[in-house]
Amino acid sequence: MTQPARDERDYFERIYTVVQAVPSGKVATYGDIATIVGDGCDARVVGHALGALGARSATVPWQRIINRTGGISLTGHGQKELLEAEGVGFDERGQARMDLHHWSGPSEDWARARGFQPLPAPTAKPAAAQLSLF
DNA sequence: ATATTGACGGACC
DNA sequence: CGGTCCGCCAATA
Repeated sequence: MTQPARDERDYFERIYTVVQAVPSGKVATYGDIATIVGDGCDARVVGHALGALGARSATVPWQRIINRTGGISLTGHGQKELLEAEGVGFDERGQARMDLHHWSGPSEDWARARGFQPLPAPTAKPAAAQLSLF
C-alpha cells in the first residue's frame, strides 16, 4: 500500500524527476529515461513530457536528454551549446560522445526509493573488442 | 471515442 | 555506415 498509485500515471512529473537526476556533464537518451520511469513509458512519452515543460524548462535539465544516436533532436534552442558548456564533447557529426558522457542511470537506492528502476545494461560490450580498435 | 501527431527506437535494406 | 520504414505509447484535436 506504500506503493505509489499507478492509476494517475503522472508520466510528466515522473519524467521530470528522472531528468533532474541526470548530473551535469552527463547525457541520457529518451529511451533510458523511459526505461527508468518504467510502467509502459516510452521514449515518445518522454519527448512529449519535455515538450510540455513550458515554464518548468528552467527547473528541468531537458538539455541533457538527447536521442539514441547521440544527436540533438531539437534545434534552435541552443541545446548543443548548453551541453558543451557543461563539458559534453561532440564529434564532427554533431553528435555527443555517448561513450564518454552517457549517464549510467540513477543508483538502485535512489530509484527504488522513488519507485523507479535502474538501467538493466547501459552498453554491454566485450572488452576484447576494445583491443582491436586499430 | 477515433484519428493524427510527436524533442524516439530499433530493424531493415 | 547511412537512409528508410515500421512500431510503441500517450497527449491532443
